[in-house]
Amino acid sequence: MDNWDEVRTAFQVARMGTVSGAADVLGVHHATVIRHIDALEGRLGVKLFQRHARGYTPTEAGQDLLRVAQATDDQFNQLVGRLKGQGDDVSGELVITSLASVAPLIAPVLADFQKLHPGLLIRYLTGDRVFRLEYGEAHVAIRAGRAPDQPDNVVQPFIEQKVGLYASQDYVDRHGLPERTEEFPNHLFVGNDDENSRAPFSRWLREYTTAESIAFRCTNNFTMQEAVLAGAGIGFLSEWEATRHPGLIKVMDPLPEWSGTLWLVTHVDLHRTTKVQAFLKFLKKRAKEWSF
Amino acid sequence: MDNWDEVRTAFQVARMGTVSGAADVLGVHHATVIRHIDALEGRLGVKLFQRHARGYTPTEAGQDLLRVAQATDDQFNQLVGRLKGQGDDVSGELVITSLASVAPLIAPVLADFQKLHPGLLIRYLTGDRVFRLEYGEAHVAIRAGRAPDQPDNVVQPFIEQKVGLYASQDYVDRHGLPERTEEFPNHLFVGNDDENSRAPFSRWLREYTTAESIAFRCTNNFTMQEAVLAGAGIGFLSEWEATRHPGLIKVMDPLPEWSGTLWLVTHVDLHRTTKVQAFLKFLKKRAKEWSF
DNA sequence: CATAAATTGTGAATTTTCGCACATTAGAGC
DNA sequence: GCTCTAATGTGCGAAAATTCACAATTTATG
Repeated sequence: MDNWDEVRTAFQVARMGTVSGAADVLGVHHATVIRHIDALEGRLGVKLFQRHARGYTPTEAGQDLLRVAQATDDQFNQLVGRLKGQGDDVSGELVITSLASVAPLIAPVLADFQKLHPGLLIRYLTGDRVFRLEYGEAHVAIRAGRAPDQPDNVVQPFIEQKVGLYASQDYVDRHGLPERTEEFPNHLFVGNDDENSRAPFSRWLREYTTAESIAFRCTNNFTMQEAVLAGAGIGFLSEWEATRHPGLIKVMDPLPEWSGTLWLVTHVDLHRTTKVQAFLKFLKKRAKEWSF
Repeated sequence: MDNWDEVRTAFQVARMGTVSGAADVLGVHHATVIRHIDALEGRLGVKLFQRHARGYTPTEAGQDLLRVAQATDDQFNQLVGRLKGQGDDVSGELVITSLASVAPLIAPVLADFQKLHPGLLIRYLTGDRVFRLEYGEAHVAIRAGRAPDQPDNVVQPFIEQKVGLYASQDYVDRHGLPERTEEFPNHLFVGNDDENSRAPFSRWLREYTTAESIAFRCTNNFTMQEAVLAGAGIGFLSEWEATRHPGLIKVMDPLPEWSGTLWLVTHVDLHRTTKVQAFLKFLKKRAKEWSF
């Protein structure tokens, strides 16, 4: 069946009983209808209609086609209804991706958003690889670093992620606190294992201390956090993360250059949908209530 | 949904994941595929695919369409299978129409043919109005009179319907038998109520006796038969009908001009089908075994 | 890192399809 | 029985869709 439009034409002819009637419904000339039917019958090798001066009467084959095409027509109409109305409600899947490190911040928001929309299935992807919006892998990405500038992406600033330098009580008991940056090489630091890390605080740290002093290196931000808590050294934690661990001691007053911006990124095609817009609005409202 | 071919194109794109792949499957140029997708999305106002350098990834809307179109594709393929294989087996409906008067002759044949093809549904239409082949009302018609010459009809001679003049024993007891046609006006006849009846024996009767002597007139051939059996008068019965009623007395030797030919008529479009051919072959074989 | 392969995207030429006009034919109504 | 209407059917010019050719871009690979 190589031409679905011809089936649609035959369907209307079977419904109407006349070529002219079908042509009116389809909005084409009756000659077109005749040609479609002739072509379809020729290709199938089966007579679909008996032609007579009062119109076209479907044969058994034509009646069979009528039934099938009727079902198809219904299906397509329902599909159009779903597709057109789709933008108007928040349901189906909502796929969010972010760095794993912001999960404690985002997860509660997602949970609350899901409670607001019972029909919604939340998929929160955090992984080593970057999930790509242009492949449709996620509706919304929360990205760090400088503003991404991919042409198909809609980027907007989310929050300033303020970062502070912390140490555990245990570490302070053993090594004390550095009072000036000049003392940094005599301390132990927890840092990123990636020499080329683009995180601003990582670069800052590489600048102000020796490589040897960064004695505990992780590929994973969660691990870094745990290392600091365990007293492995001085390390950077986001302010909001630090507030969850009262035992931590602030090593220095935060510097503005440590902080990086988190960005909300969506794909152009999905950005306008009600679902994505509803989530972005909800997320930003919640972010305003954050005090760090 | 005004263009089913575009749905089909979108379906293949969703299946293949690339425009090029879909174009190969569809046997068209990839530019055509792109334009179909663009047109469909434009008309629906919904993005069906996310475009990127590695191909097209269906959005949720695209996935929805994929499911629906997959079902449609399956349905259409099954339909094609049914339509193409339809000519090769005897199943579905077989609609026969004839004069009611030949029902005793035809019905047993139909019954046996049905026993031969368990999947077959026989519809035997006998009614006052003529069922018309060109409207697809019947596959095969058994017609009397001179050969019909409608252009779309395939006509072949079936049997000579020999007709004799009979009376019941009761009638003969009361009125005797006419020995020559000159005595006809003194007898009572059962005839057709239609003055213009084209049946040859009706015309013959009108010629050889007076209108008054045709005292019992019917519109229905069955009724005529019953009237003769009841002794209402002398009347025409087909030879095969008379053999079923041994009590009847033959008034005259049958004349050749009384008999008329029965014709088998089919519509051109249906004549070539296996089902019709099988029935015609079966019917003619059975007719050869008839001895009247 | 450079090259090759695969894919999307777009303007011009070509093929196909469609619409129009008219002929034809079979019913409907008086 | 005759006309009138409403269908189907067909040749031809116009319009639309398709193909072609080539550009642009991204990913895979040695």
